[in-house]
Amino acid sequence: MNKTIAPVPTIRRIPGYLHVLQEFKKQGKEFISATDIAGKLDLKPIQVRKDMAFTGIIGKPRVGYQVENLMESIRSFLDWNHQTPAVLMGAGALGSALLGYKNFEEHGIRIVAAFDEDKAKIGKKIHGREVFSIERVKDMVIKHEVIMGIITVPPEGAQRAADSLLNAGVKGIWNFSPQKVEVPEHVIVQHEDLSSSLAVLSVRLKGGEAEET
Amino acid sequence: MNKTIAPVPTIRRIPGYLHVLQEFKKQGKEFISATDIAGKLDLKPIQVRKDMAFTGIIGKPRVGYQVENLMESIRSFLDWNHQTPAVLMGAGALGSALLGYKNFEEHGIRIVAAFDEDKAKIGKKIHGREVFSIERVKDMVIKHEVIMGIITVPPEGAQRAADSLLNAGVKGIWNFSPQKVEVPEHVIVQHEDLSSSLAVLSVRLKGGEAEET
DNA sequence: TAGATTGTTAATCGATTAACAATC
DNA sequence: TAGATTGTTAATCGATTAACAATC
Repeated sequence: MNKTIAPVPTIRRIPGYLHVLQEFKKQGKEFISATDIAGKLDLKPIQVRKDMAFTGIIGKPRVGYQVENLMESIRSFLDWNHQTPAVLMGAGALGSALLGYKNFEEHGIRIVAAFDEDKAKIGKKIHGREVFSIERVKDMVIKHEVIMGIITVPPEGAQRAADSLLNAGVKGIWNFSPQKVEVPEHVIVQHEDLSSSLAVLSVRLKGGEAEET
Repeated sequence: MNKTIAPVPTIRRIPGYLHVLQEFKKQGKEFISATDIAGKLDLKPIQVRKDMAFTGIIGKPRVGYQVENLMESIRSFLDWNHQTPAVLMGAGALGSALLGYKNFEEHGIRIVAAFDEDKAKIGKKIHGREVFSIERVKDMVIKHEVIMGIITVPPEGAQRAADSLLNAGVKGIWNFSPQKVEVPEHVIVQHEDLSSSLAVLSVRLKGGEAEET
């Protein structure tokens, strides 16, 4: 039963489970227990079982979960069983890095095009994807039925990039710029916040030690 | 009083406060209330006040916090009031992007050198930092009293990069590769996990809507 | 002084963990 | 069958939120 919406911490752990499952699958394992998974990821088995329940998977007592089956449940839970078309705003260093990131296809997205304000970049191809002028955003978004936009422009341009995406009708934005962006209520923004994460590392380093995450 | 260690969610919110304070400072504001900050970041004032308490700041009832003073408290809490020397492993697209990220100095780190296995890259300069051969890691870490290593190599090389850093005596690792790395107990690893964050976005998009973070 | 905002103590909420019956 | 592992219900833990006295 996955009537209830999964807690965010659960959602954040789930890609890790998928990764572990891929390894087990390579090893030819057919079944896997929550204990096996927990061991690999330094978690408690009970937490893994609880998380799994949210994906809708049903395990076999004494045996565990069927690997293929569980991967399928997870992919469907994350909506990663098909590739959501995405566009990328800002073909700078970070943007190029993301364009070159092979594994996005396994993570349910496909970047179909990149856009940049810099005329010098327009028309070039980066890892097989063409860089277009900003004016083309709307037309490309419509043509490829793009749902998601990724922002990798410098902070000053973040809101402008977001506005282009919104105007084109994108439903979700993955924002890698340190600048927060304003969007209408129905649009979902995920802010990739490096400074939060660096803060945790800094405090743990300062404190001699501290906790995970 | 900040006897107790701050919860991780608190630590993660704190850089956002610093960012808002910088804006207020630019506007010449001398005092700021928890309500002002909360408004900017879509948080509850009570949460801001609770978080602030962990930084050790003392506010004035009816007036709020002194902006300069609060920034100082936050920087000291995060250990961002001086620049921790860091090295970067992997001068690829992502590594170059980080080398070009101007704001690290405000985030308490200074990347002093980059390293790469690719001979073609060695000796080049990226955003003013030289790329060295991997053999030089230990010697440079010692010379610059480096505490932190940043991993931006492809997943296959992540453990190798970590091992070089560990061998050189680094205390903390900021790992941008999707591959987890094994380290001795006393070393702190912060895993920058794009897939977790993409998972949250995917689920929220799928579900029509969902919650923050 | 009156009123706004802090800091603290208590209440609530939600996630994690534990206990255990069901089951292959 | 006996034993291991699931799924569920209950207990615990920790973070968020509320209430309110202190105070400038």
